Amino acid sequence: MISGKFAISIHILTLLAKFPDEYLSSEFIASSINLNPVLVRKEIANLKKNQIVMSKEGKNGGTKLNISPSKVTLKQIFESTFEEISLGFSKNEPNPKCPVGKEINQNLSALYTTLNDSVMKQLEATTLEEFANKF
Amino acid sequence: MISGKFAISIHILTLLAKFPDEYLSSEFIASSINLNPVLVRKEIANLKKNQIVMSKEGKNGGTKLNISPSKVTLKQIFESTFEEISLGFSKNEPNPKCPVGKEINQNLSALYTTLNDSVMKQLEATTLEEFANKF
DNA sequence: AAATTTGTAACATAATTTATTACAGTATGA
DNA sequence: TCATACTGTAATAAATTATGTTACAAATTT
Repeated sequence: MISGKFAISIHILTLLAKFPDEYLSSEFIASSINLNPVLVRKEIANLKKNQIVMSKEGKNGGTKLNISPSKVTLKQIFESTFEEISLGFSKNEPNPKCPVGKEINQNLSALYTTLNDSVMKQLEATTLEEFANKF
Repeated sequence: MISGKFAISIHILTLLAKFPDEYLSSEFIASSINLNPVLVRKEIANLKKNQIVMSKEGKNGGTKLNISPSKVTLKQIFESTFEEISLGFSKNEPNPKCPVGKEINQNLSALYTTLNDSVMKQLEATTLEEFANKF
């Protein structure tokens, strides 16, 4: 199972890119995603940490982009979710007395780093603007 | 969260590659992974569907490789787990009345297919033999 | 001052992953 | 042939993670 955080974040940002000069409320966004507004606000909190969006509290408040959609890459969006490309690890500590168990996680990590790097390169090659233009 | 199936499968296969001519029991394998033997047998069942391993029931039974480690790629191993590279989707159906909601999943799928292809190419470039030689 | 919105915590529910138990079936070999 | 030691698989339980809900303080607008 993989969480929907990236999908949610990119959905939010696509909406913001489509309404560049408006503060969109978490409720409006939530109704497009079909998601609880609190979860929208939580993802927005992550995007704010990366200065991708800004929000305004109070009446008529909401969220808007803090940077041009042509300057945000999918990589930055992915990174804001704190997720990682990985094919997973076994849950328990493998047996350190076994030559394979002892090193399996380290060898898997090395592999995953390679995969991650290449996926990040691809995500970096697409901007939010380009993504939003598909709609 | 991503399941540990790939990690488990590759751990199993690395052990089998290290003991090329022996039938290893699920209990022996499980003690290296630190995992319940039933789960090991379940993953082995998947590997068998892809003819990567074979097993023998009964006393002194167990599992061994059914193909040279130089002929198995990490891609085949990954595929045996029925998992997929994806950055996820939001759980609920997005709003079909919203221009963004209507197409988001289709646009995400297209992106994920691209990523998947490139990851698969990388996994295809490494054999089990090469992976096992790191230990 | 009333209304509306964000921010966040605390808690509840749902879904998925991992673990356990149980046991029938199969092969080995003493 | 019979005890032993495996696999295969189903059924169920426990643990973990993801998603959803409620509640409310704080901020801002009108």
